[in-house]
Amino acid sequence: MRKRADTVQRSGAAAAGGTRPAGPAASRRAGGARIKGGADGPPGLRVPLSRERIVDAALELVEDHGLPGLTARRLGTALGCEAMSVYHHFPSQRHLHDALVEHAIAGIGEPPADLDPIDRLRFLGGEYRAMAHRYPRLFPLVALHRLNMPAGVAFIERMLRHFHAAVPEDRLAAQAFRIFGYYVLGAALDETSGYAEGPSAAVPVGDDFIAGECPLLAAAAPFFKRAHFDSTFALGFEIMLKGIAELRATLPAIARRSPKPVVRPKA
Amino acid sequence: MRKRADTVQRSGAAAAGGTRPAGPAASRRAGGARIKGGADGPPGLRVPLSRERIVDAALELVEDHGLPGLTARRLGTALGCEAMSVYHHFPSQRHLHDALVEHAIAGIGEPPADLDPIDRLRFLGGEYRAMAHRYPRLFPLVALHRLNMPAGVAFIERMLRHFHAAVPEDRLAAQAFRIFGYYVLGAALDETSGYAEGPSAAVPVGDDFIAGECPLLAAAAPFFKRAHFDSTFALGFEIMLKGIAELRATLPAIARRSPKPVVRPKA
DNA sequence: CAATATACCCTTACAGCGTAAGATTACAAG
DNA sequence: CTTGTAATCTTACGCTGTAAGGGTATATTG
Repeated sequence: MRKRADTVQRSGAAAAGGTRPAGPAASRRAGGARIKGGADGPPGLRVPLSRERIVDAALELVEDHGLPGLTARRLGTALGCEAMSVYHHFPSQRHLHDALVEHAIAGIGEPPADLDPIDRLRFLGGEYRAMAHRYPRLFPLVALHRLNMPAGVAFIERMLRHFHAAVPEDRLAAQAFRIFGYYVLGAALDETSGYAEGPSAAVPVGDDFIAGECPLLAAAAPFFKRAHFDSTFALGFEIMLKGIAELRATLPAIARRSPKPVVRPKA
Repeated sequence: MRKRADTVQRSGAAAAGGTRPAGPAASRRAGGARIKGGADGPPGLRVPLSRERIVDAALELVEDHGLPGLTARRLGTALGCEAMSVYHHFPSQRHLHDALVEHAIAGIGEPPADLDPIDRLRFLGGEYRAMAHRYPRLFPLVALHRLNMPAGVAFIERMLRHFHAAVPEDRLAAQAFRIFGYYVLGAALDETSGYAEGPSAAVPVGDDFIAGECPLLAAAAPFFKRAHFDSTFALGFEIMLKGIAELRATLPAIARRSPKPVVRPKA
């Protein structure tokens, strides 16, 4: 929109040094239409870009090189195209990030309908945590992203349905959702980016120092490792679920059936 | 066009209406004689850099412009020095980040000694959460940072002492610490960077869409706002604390006194 | 006092980032 | 064929962190 201070067009080179009849571009393009029709590659090799292909490549990049490793130029290389070509499908990196978040939460399955409400929450917590472990490097982005794109609000709505089943009152259902989310989010983040995996300090202390100076930490450290992730998560998760189940008991009987005088479509 | 936007002058004074000495070229040459003895600023005005001064400025920058707003050049401007001067005190941005994390956790106070163990944990959770709200934009860095610098392991050791008091057995104490951390971390992150505050989608859905298509979310949304942060946090926090308190009961009586045959210094 | 040593600060330069602007190509339709 | 549109590529700008090296201020010497 705004013209940058009179951009130097190629006119600079064209007018002054006219020795660019076709320029390096053309010469390189003698490879012609590049990959596809040229002699330097089998015809038909060029697969057209698509949002799906870009998202797949981006996910792979993130898991291989971390979130900062997802750059436009690297993405282009991975896709066999130029960096800017991606921008035709995702107008900015943020749009791409949104798509990645969407892809991640799309993998969170629906619990079997015959489970009782608390068991459904247990299932969903497991699904969310599994998603975090499926995309460990991407997960911080998912976790800190506002879910206010269409797929995001749909996801929240879906979750709230299950929480309403467990705690049929607007306020408590909302709070139970939040509380549940706090725990699962914190656990998944810590497991993927926290004490065992996250970005390290510039000058970390040595294990010998810990062994010598931090007896409690030395004793606890084994239980912070991967092998104990499941049991630790479950221990706290059951505490959470039990607490949420007990919230229902605090409701007056009438609220346990119909949260409010207002009628709302069930789904 | 050789020199673009051009080096910031000694902006500390320049902001207040400096006697712009000359162009950058002159500044390199004659002005290079520079600040202190030069005619372009009152002598003795230059406050020497220090780690503390840099950390303070960095914290302010982060809270004002977010984590990505903490750049070497901006930091230099804020400090009235050149970007690279900071590198003499912090050899890389990561070292600076470590210092910021240290600063944040240093503000987490010790609970009164006369509280019983569970009350001490409640106090500490509140302290941690208060820290997150004191540095909301910095907090994601704190939360995802491995605490493996000296001050970090000291902090963990300190926490573990209190968890050992509440659940006197190595494994359960470690797990209680983890579980407690999951919840507090998730809550603090969500409150500072989550649904209400975090980075938004590129094309967020409108409130009208939510009102129309997501009845449960529309009903829950008010309870996701700031005004309910405290009560929601407390609701889940008490569930957590109660669960941790009950962990102690699962211990055999002997473990409740001495966790292991090994003797360990108490503090 | 002068000379040197050290700590501190500045300048320049570079590779890489997201992306704005425009040129170029591929392909479908008339 | 020409023409229009969608996709891709090229170039360039302003930003980033930081490596390398030059300059100055101050403390410590002789």
